Amino acid sequence: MRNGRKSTSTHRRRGRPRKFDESEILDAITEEFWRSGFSGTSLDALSSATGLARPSLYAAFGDKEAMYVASLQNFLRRIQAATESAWDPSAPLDQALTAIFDVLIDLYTTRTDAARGCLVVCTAATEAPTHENVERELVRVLAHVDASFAALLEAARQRGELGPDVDVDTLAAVLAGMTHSLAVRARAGEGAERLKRLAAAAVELLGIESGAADKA
Amino acid sequence: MRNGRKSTSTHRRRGRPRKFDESEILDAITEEFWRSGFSGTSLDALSSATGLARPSLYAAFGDKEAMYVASLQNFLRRIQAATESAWDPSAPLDQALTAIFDVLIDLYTTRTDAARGCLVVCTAATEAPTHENVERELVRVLAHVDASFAALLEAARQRGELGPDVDVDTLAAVLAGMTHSLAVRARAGEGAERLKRLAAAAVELLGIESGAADKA
DNA sequence: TCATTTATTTACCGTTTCGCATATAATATA
DNA sequence: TATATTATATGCGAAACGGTAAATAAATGA
Repeated sequence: MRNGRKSTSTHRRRGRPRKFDESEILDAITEEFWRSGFSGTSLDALSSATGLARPSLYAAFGDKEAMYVASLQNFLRRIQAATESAWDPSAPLDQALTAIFDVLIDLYTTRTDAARGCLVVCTAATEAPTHENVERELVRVLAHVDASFAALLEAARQRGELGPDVDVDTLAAVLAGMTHSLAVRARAGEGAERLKRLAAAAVELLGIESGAADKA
Repeated sequence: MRNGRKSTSTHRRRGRPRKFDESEILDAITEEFWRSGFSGTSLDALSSATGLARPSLYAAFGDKEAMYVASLQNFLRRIQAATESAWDPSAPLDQALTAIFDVLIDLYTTRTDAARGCLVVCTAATEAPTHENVERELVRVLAHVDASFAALLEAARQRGELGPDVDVDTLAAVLAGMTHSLAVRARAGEGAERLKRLAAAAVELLGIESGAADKA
């Protein structure tokens, strides 16, 4: 990420111009890592997937680990973009949750080639014990997901959709856990329909209902 | 696994005797894969972890993929052994579940060196899209865990600890999902205390209580 | 004692790995 | 046009990779 230059357009950059779009290339890299994981993906594979020679990849992103970390961040951005509308703190809680899970499940099960599940949960977890930078990113993403659910719950609680005694952070962690499980199941080949039924059932079992709070 | 000979003891085997215990070696191999995953573990690493030269490993287990699949099966056996007593279909449901989660969490967070989380959830998922045999094993283990929880729930339902209208398979899948999440979180470094609190809270949130059923 | 069987050790094979050095191409600026 | 700057293309190299062949060692059975 030694390349902070926005394409400020007005004047072109100095030397020979790139003939690729960095974010497109990053998407292609992400796709490869998503299917094969970090250790299972070679630079040659990335090279042929992107159509760029290894030195170009190197110049743009740094070494393999940096490419992988960039992919993790890219993946998180994609998830955020995909769930942006679903993630509506003013919507009824159960509907918001179902919408979020539906979007995630679609992302986890719609395959470009064979990529399934979640890049972070299903491939970064593997490398965490042996790659500090990956572990750091994994921790960050998990915390972010926990916090996002917690924010959604807190908004609902303040509207009275959850009892005031509900432990928002814990419930959020359980819901986030649901996404971990969905990711793993998707990668094991379980279908979108089944996963959506499962997610909806979990929301109901956790006592989250359209109306007001009902748990003691 | 070309080696079906039980050490039938009475008469020793024909040629030069092995100087290693196959199950000890398999444990050491499992440990390596647990930390570094399938692609991240080299045969040299396995060789030095076991003290055996590569040809000996080959003769005993087959190729790298066979070693890994054997490790997955070995890991499942270890989990079954560790949870055997906790997995008591006659115990009160909430106690049984908490006991099971506690054992799993200890297994996920107690580190020999740096292995954390679950070998199956955290490393087999990575390879599933690219290795048929791993995918098959992953699917099998996930289904087995689902079925185990379902059996426990069914026993409780028949004792009246769950309402007759409870969808046992779905609730089982949600509980199994909790183990997936615990595995991922453990690998991200979350501590045993926090995970145990989380698991206990999930059991309670799912409406599983000591007495009788309380869900409509 | 000697052949047979099985295990271990050593050494090697061809391939793939990551990373980079060098040469060439395309642009902006002076 | 000449120079500086940046990107691409080619190809190298040292190490690591998975896997195996051949030689050696240790046991059993005849």
